[in-house]
Amino acid sequence: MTPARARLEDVARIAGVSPKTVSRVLNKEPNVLQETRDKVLATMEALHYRPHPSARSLAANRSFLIALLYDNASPSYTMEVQSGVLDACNAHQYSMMMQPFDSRAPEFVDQVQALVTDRRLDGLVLTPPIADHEKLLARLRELGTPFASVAPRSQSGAGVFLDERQAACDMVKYLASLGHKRIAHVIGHPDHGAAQWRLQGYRDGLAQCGLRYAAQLVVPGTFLFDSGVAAARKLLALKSPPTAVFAANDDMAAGVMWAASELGLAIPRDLSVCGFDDTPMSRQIWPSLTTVHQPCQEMGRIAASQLFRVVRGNSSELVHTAYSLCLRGSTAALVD
Amino acid sequence: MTPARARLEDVARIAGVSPKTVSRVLNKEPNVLQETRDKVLATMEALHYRPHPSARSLAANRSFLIALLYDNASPSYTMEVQSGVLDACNAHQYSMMMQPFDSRAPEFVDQVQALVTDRRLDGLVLTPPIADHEKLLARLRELGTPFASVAPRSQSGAGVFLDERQAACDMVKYLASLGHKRIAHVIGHPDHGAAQWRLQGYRDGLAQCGLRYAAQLVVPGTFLFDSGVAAARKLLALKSPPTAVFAANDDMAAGVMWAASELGLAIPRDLSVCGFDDTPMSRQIWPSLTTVHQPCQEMGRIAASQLFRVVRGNSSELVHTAYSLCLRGSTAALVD
DNA sequence: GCGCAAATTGACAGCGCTGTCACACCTGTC
DNA sequence: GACAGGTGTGACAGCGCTGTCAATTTGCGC
Repeated sequence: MTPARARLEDVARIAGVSPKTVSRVLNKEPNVLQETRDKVLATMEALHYRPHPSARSLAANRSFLIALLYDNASPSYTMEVQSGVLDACNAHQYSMMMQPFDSRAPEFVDQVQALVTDRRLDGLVLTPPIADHEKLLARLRELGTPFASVAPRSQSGAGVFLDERQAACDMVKYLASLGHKRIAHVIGHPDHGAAQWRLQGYRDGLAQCGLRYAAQLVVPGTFLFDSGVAAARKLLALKSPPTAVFAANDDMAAGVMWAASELGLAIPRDLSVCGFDDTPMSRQIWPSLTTVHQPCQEMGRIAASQLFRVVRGNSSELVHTAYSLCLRGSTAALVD
Repeated sequence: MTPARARLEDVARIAGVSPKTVSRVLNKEPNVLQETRDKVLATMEALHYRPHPSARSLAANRSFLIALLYDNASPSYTMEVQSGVLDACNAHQYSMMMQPFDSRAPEFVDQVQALVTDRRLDGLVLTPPIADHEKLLARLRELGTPFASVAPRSQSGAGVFLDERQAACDMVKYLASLGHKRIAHVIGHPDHGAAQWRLQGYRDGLAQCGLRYAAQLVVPGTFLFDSGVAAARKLLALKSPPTAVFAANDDMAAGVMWAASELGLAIPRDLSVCGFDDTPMSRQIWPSLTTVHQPCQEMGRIAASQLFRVVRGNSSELVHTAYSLCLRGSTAALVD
């Protein structure tokens, strides 16, 4: 039924070389005659040879396994990043584990360390807000565990970065170009670097358009829908309510729209709203949401690729990627 | 820096027993004196012993690895199921891989087989629509690969099941109880068993309320948002448009709402809309969506547990779980 | 043509665990 | 008291691969 799987030794015997040479070919090591290499490759192909992952790990003392760590409420974000990491893993003959964590739990750092040592992980891909967990980063450096970060606050290390500050600034400038002067901002969760960048970008945008920063137009949030609802209720109850709200992510923007609808306001006629992230939901609400698109899947792919460079001891870097504004129905020119 | 990890042999030496006995304790095998077992367990604890996964796999000829296969456009669904599977894996000392597939690709079955044999997987958790891919199921049975299914169409095998037909029926009865007589249905993707069940349940509900099935009120969809928009445009252009629309999932329901809003209809005043799945988005649109909740995470956990039973050769079953209706703002009593 | 370095290949010994089998010991039976 | 049948334990040989190191071949300068 199931044909016995070919082993490395079988390939060696049939190709007429030693097992070690087959191993060299398998691992793309140098110093193998091209002729020998081709012969071995052909034999592998003929036998449908596939190395045994466990045997490889045991002998080589590395697991060929990385983990993607997340503590993120947004399934679409996590899935997209995951999908990119998976792509990179498949391309590099690595496997990936997923592992959710509560990064505010006191045992968090120890839990990650246990995961790394128990599973003999070769490295980690960190996503926000884990990518900014200083205690974890310190521990990983101490243990010498390779890692790469997605959108870390610190502009160093291996990973991938997107200029969210500039994106937020662009968004505010767009709102200003529509004639809005009272532009509010709903801040994200303080543990996320993204919340800071987007707030900074908001301030940059105001400044560049000659608008004054007004403290009462800036309210805290948590990146969650409900916090957007709460923020909107506060903002819309002001004596001079904003004519546009820039929420630090889409979920909160949806919350703002929800609260506005509840109050009978029409969007975008009575209030322009925009978000950040371009989640699938942003196109599924009415009107569809103006937001900032990040190439999450590509970011996952890049972060994993950088991680593999670190693992192999090659030079790695923080790669920059590009955002784009998605101008949709939830924003419109100010009329009055 | 990194302390050398204790090996099984170290535990054996310190506990004063043979390595094989430690192995027996580790694998919870019978025929070990309780006293010996306790001593070994204590030593393991003291040394922080953790078995080396690769060594175990290699020697035992099993990988302690399962994969979760998906081809599902809904990130929140997949993430929830994944989270449950992960829970079960952690409880049973297994690891999990994720792997997305295009189940309509001609190479699909071979790709899965390659994954199983290359990675030496111990089993698979299948999600819709992969759980209903007959060719794949046949191949897996032929290869003797254990698997468990989430919401399979066929009411047999190992896995987890939820009575979606009854849920859909309940939803229609609820709409009827609000006074609606022209209740439309947007069907899901024909490859998904769920689409059939929900349609059947819709028909059951109509029948039980003494309402006639009207072919023009039942339009095809794909489970995607855009198909909901298209379906709604068709339905709302009818001479006698429906007063309520039951879409086979939330994304399409959002599409219906979107199209209705575009036409200037107010929901729920002019049109009641409901969906199925209780995605996060269903609470983030205005008005929030009446829908059916499935305990996806628990379903993932159950499916994985059943898979482990199959792997161990224990009896397995198709476990039933319960749904619940979430009555929210998108449905209301008919007024006229 | 010789010496030395680099290129190419192979022999061998594990990596850390488990399957198989053998052995010692115990219990109860007639 | 000899024997079958069970229980608890250990010796040993790998699982399929790679690291180390040694052996052999090749290339090149003078």
